[in-house]
Amino acid sequence: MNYDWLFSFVAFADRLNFTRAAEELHITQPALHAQIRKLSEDVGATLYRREGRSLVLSPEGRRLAAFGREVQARGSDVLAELRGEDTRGPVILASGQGAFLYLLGPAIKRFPKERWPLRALSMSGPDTIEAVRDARADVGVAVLANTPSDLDCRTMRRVGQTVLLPRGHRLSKRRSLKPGDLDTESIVVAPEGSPHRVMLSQALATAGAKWSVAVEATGWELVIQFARYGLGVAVVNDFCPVPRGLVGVRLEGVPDVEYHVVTRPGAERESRDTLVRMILESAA
Amino acid sequence: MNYDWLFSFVAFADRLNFTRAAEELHITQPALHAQIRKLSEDVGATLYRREGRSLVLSPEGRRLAAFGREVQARGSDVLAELRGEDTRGPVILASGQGAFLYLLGPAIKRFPKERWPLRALSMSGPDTIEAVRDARADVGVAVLANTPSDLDCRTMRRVGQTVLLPRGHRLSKRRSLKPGDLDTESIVVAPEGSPHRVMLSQALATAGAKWSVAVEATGWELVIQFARYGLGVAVVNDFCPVPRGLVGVRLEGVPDVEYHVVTRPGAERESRDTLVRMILESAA
DNA sequence: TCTTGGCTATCACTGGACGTTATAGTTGAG
DNA sequence: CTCAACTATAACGTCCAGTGATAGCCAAGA
Repeated sequence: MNYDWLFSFVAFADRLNFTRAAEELHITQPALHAQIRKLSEDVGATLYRREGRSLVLSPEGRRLAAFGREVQARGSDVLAELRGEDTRGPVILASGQGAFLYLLGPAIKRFPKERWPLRALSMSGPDTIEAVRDARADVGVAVLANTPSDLDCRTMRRVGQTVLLPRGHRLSKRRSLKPGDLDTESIVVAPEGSPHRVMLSQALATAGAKWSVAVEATGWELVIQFARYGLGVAVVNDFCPVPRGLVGVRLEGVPDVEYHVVTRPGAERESRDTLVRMILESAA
Repeated sequence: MNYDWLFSFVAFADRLNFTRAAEELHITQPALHAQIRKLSEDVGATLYRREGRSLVLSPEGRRLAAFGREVQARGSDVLAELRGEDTRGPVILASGQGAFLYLLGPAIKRFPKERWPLRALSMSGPDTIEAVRDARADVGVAVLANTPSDLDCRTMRRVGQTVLLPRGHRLSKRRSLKPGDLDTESIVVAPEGSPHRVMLSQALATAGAKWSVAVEATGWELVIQFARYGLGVAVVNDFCPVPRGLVGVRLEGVPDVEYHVVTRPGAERESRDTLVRMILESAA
């Protein structure tokens, strides 16, 4: 296997666009195309296919790109070591916005970034898993419904749900709430299809509660902001700080969600493992 | 970094001889020499130096060669996977003769060799550690005096010492012996400088026992054979089966030796980890 | 001491692999 | 149907990796 071609393929896999990837590599598009065709012949597998006007990687292509990224990461570590530099290759941490804002702060602060530059990628939960699987990220933090068997998952923290209410709201004096208590409420929710929205609407339906969508918002911060504006009540993870002017009441009777730290087996590196350790410690 | 040059360097590092390595690679010696010079300039480190008429790797060279071997191993695994072959790259197990003969048999039998071809390297204890460190072996089994901090070591099994005596020997009816009991004996021993010899002569000296060398022999099998010939008594690890015609009596008052399984951190692979697991299970 | 064998290191030269430019093919939007 | 954006293929040129020849180095043995 020709590793120049492999690394070119990684650049292609990152963008799925020959023209752009070729620019990135400072070669022309036909040159890149030839490399990838030869790589494909070499490994004896088709690496991508057309889908309409865009290109998508085949499973083999994804696997190969992941391998290439891994080699690059290790290679830059080794190179830095050999050259006596004290900063190694970067560690890439992927996670949702919520975890970055409220869960990962302490670990990120403690992490020795002068030794291992930290690169943070904010994305959705499912994308986080994919990013780790494809070696686009070294560490992922996400809520897992079903734990993928090909990745290492360690539970980081369980979080419950909190209902954010205006100060004078009829429910604001309660010690805790059940889904049924939100009957007739207008609620600020995450977009249709997101895990949090699914969980919430299911719990409310089970309890027989009638409710309406106040606003759809993406990201905890926005949800909280809209609740502050008084557009409706909000149901958020209990790690979110309750903002001034609102009251937080625990919501019982909904399943706790579990944040997990996800890594690729076989991609052990000192930098990565240190980050994982710090994340788990900070959650304890 | 140019990975063609890196792999050429691995071939060179395996033999420390440009001419032979070049033959192996099917290129000429000047071509190989040029590759390695350029690689050295690229990484900014001298990779080897002359020592008399032979060449030795620098620490940087060793590190780089280890990295190259690791990439090759992972690469062949990935390639086999992509091509849908069901046998992956080989796993390399390094160990002393004794462990191979008496300790590793069950694990080696159980190991799925059709899936991961097993390559066994027989060498001395210290060489075993070096082989693992340089990624010339994936797994090493050896007696460790001081555990190296840069490798993962897991204790596999403690073994005591047994004295092998002819059937009619004055000590052959005893339940156990102490080093002092071997006073005046003629003993079949391992060569001067070997760990076992050092341990034994130290124990005997501490006990004030006078003894003489019957024969020096390399390897447990030979030691036992000479004891069967009646050339002297032998002190062997208690995992050695007592041969017909001899009696085995436990030797107390000498330190147990500990066999360890040694691996390289960061070189995790399914094949390797399976082998390690089987070795540890078979020792339990 | 000198010779010899085995190897490394360096040079000038050459062929082919890889990159370039040019262009045809493909796809979907307007 | 045309256009824009991109992929795929072809012909051509260039630079670099490999070759053969040879000088340099070292140690063993005559």
